[in-house]
Amino acid sequence: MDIAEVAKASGLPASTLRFYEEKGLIQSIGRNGLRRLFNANVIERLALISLGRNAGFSLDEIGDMFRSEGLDINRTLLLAKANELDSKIKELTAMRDGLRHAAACNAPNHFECPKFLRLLRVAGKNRVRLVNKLKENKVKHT
Amino acid sequence: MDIAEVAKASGLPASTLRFYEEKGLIQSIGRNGLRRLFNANVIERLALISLGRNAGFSLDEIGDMFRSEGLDINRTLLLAKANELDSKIKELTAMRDGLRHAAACNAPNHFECPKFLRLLRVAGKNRVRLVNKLKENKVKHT
DNA sequence: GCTTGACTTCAAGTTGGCTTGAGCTTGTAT
DNA sequence: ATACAAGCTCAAGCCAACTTGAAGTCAAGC
Repeated sequence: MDIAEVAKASGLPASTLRFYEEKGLIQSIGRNGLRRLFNANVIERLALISLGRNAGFSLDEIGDMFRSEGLDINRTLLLAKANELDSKIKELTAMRDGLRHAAACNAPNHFECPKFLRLLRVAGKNRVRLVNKLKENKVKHT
Repeated sequence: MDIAEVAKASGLPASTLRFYEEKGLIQSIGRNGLRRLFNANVIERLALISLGRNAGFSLDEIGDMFRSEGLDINRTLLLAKANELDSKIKELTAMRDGLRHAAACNAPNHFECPKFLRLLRVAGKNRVRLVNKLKENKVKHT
């Protein structure tokens, strides 16, 4: 496939595809003159990248996951990411409940509604744990 | 409180507090000479901002929520945000399950594991809906 | 065999959310 | 009265993830 076909099939602009290739997230299988040629399986990979981005992973993190496929480090990395997502899910759930309550509540302002504050405090607790984890990871990696 | 106290209590650097003030997310209650003075309730507000940021809201979105407090538009806005979070939660849950399965799975590569692909496809479907929503919102607002 | 339009590279620009630096002001302690 | 740590402003810088623009290349159709 040439870049235009991949762009159409994936919904991503050609510029993004070149950028991802440069970053090592996808590979072209060769060239026709100057023009890149891609294998059809790049579409699936791009879908995975979009999914990962949407779940809040950086391009570098996604690259790490791909690069360590099949390795043992991969399992560890994947589980760590899954746990991170668990914290995030709890936090978003508390936030969602907080917003729904705030919309329904008739306290004059949300800061004065104990239920709202309690819901958000739950989110806050998870947040702190998550932040600490991230910091630990940063320290480990540097 | 002066800015250093707020910084310490909130965990945010003074530069961020000035930046938030400039953006209208917080207000100082006056000055002592050049120095900003804050009301203690700014701490709660900053916690709310951090929470919102962590839940994926932009500073502008958070500002909108504050600015429309008590108004009817606020209820609508809050519920819309809560619904957005619902989509995001579903997506993250599918992603988490996908990652956990991938870590446990012994298919030679994840693209060949039907369970993994099915899990991610669920995430993908939610994503599409979310993206469309966001696009709609953008069109509406401009 | 020539045009043309889709591709190429490389550098620079964009956005959001801050941070940093230089140079100036001032409340507080000595 | 003076020193100075802590504030202040304003402009510029930084990072991620792209996008845009200019200028060049070339495969394919006529």
